[in-house]
Amino acid sequence: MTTGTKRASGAGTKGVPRVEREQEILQLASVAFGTAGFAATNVADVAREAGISKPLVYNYFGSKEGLYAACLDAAGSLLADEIERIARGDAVGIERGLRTMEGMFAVLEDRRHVWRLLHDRTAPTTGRVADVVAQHTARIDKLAHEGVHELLALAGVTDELDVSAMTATWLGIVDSLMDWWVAHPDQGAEQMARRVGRLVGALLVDANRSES
Amino acid sequence: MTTGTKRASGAGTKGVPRVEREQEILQLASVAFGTAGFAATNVADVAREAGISKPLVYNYFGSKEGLYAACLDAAGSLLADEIERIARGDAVGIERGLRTMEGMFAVLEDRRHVWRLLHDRTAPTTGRVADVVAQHTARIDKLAHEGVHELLALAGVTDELDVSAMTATWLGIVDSLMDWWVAHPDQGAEQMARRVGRLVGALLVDANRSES
DNA sequence: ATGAATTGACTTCTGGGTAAGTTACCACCA
DNA sequence: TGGTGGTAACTTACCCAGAAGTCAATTCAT
Repeated sequence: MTTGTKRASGAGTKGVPRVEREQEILQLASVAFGTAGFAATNVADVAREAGISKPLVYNYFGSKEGLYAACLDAAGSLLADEIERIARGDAVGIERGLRTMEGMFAVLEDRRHVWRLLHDRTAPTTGRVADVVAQHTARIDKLAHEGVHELLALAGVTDELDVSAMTATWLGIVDSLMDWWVAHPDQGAEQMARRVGRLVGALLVDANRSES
Repeated sequence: MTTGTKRASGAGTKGVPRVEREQEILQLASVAFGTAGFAATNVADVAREAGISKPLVYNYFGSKEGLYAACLDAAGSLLADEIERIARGDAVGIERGLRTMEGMFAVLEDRRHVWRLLHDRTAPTTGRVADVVAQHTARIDKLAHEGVHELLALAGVTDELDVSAMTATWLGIVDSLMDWWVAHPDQGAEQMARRVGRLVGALLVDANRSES
């Protein structure tokens, strides 16, 4: 590489390399998309927040969908990788669920909004965005389905519709806990993990009580 | 009231009384809002589906928000009334949860989409719509909170944040089951109630297994 | 005929996307 | 060292589609 003054060609407002700037835009866009949703997010606003002009965003990402797809790609890999990592462990049933939640809390500690990206109802359902969403949710749903299947099988439930409904419910639980977490920024990841453990424990106490 | 030929003044395309026509619009609008969301729903489309013109919709409901508020009012009352009715029963803990789900399934059997109306992130967060949403979710959340508080208290958990998180989770569970139900139109209300019962049972079996 | 009900045709505004110009950096040459 | 053209980065100013909302004109029951 050229010595001293890096090879920054062109006329950046600063000598900030493009990749770094793209990274910053993605960060800001993820927050915007994750909180307001795809439809309600304004590209011009994101650009202004990033301190650049709208056309530059288009120059980098091609379109609003392209920007969203880029955010999704980062978020999806992050999440799916972590869930896969945990799935490789030996926990089963409820234990596996708790471990997974723990992992999610740890990974998303300071990126809580990204969970929403994968479940945005206002995102386009066709085209590149849909493909990227499908790709990542497929990975995640597969693992969720696998875990739930295992859990239910241990209890003798094997009906595929039951597994399907339970998987949806599990994902909904994760969803709502993430929402709650977003609404309670002062709560840390370990705090959340302990809280969830406590709540599951309470459920079981109650269940056994009402069984007697 | 006027005798014989009802008091239908003006020039309806048919002799359909206004109230009835309003009802039909609300029905269609609820489906549209509930499936596509507030932002993605187009007033002109709703009007076309109802076989009338857009200005007439505005004449009836004043604005898109007015139309949405009217849908919400019907949906909110329906749901909150039913949940309150069940809360007046003597079921507690998990049992109360199951009873509530049963009631929801029964009430929403052929209006499954309305549950989404109350949880639409694309709806305006200020003005009349926000007020109506707040009013109904306040009723529902209060009952959910009450039920969860009771359930957790039986297990010795009294931390307010725990109750808050668990309430959010409970509402998320209902949410995801409703979504699953929407995606499986062939499943009846009783079928769903039995399914949920089965799944809760399976969870308990697994929990006791892993405890030993 | 009269007036309420209803509509076709309009205005307005928001927001995605683009064309054309401007700036800053670099390579090359005298 | 300083001018000169080339090029990539960046911005200003614009276009345009779609959807909310409005109004004068029209239809219809009485």
